[in-house]
Amino acid sequence: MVENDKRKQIIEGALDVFSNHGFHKASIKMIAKAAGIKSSALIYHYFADKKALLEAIIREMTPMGHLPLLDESLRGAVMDLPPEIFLPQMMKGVLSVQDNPTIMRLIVVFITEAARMPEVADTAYDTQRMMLGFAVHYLQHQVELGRLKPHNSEMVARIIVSTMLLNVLAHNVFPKLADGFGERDAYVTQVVDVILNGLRSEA
Amino acid sequence: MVENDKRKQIIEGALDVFSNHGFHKASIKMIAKAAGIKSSALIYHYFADKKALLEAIIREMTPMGHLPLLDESLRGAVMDLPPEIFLPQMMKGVLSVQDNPTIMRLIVVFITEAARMPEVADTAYDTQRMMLGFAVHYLQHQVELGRLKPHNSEMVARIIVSTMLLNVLAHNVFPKLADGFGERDAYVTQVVDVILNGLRSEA
DNA sequence: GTCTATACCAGGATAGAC
DNA sequence: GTCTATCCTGGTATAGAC
Repeated sequence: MVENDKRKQIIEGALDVFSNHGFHKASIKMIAKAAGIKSSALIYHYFADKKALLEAIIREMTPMGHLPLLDESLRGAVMDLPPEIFLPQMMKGVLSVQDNPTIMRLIVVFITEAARMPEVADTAYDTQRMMLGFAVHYLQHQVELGRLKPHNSEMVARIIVSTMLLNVLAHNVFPKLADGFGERDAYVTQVVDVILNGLRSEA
Repeated sequence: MVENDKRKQIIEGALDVFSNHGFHKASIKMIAKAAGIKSSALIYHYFADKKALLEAIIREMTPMGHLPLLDESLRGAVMDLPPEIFLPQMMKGVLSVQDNPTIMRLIVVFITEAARMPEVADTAYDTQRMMLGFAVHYLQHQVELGRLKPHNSEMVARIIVSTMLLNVLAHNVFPKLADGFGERDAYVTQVVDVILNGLRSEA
């Protein structure tokens, strides 16, 4: 340890307070308390001001080693898996961020501050592009393999991402909506089934 | 006019400021200016405090005559329409809220404040339930008619809602994401096509 | 590098005239 | 019902000792 312990405490406390109260309501004193430091002045030793603190959080906590399935080295290994195997796996992987409280706090901050702070929105944008890009790549490859029919993969990738986003949103922003989602595994399975097979009756 | 003109101005100004800056950053003085009144004290003549002003906005502007397709009287008329006609129509109807700046401001406020204010989340919840309930009802009826195969309609309704939500979110919270969506009509058509017919190649 | 103390100001809210 | 003027809290940020 000891690699700048107090600084790290401040960042963690700040993330906590920002996610619970929002950037503007979060006060420096609240953050000091949450960080477990005696002096709110210390925050100004490490960060220029409150905004800089938020930026540091975003810069230093976003690097998404978080999403293992999107890792470059794993791509090749999974591109050939059939969609009924791979898509649920990928979606579960993404939704498992919900088990990590730190990432969830970060996501709440992104969603609630992005509308007002372009820099925040931009960071989220990069992650989104990465997810979409990967999904598109996979879907097109499956078309080439003849497993899926030709389609607008950009669009389908968005559909998939949106189902995951709503799930996350339900669990963290509109908690009452979470009830209807049931088990994560069942949800994922059903979404994939609809997307692959459609709803039409076999007529 | 004259039915309490100043009060209405205050509500409209406040919605404007709340949506642009968020509840906590929005100051009473900003709101007074946006409302075009000389005295910020006047706000306290009509509303107990800043929170009460937000509550009034939500209470008085939410009543959703906004979503014409969800209107009770229209339900019967559309339940028998085939899904390839009705679903795009309904989705376009919902997405057309994006043409109404006032509603969009309201939605931005909902999304950005709901995580912190349960009352706000609850109001959004009611609207969501109404939309979901209607979609579920329709889908099940179509199963009875033999046009769709049996499926989990709660889940499918959520998929549909989530695609619309992402569209709205892209246009208002993460503007850079909006590019990829293209024309609203084309988007809706493609989403419905995937949901009805699936992606599997006819093998 | 961490603390105590404090300057300074902005914002919410009220008093009271008209 | 609308305004001017003002109070006061609490929040950001700094000075400076240790």
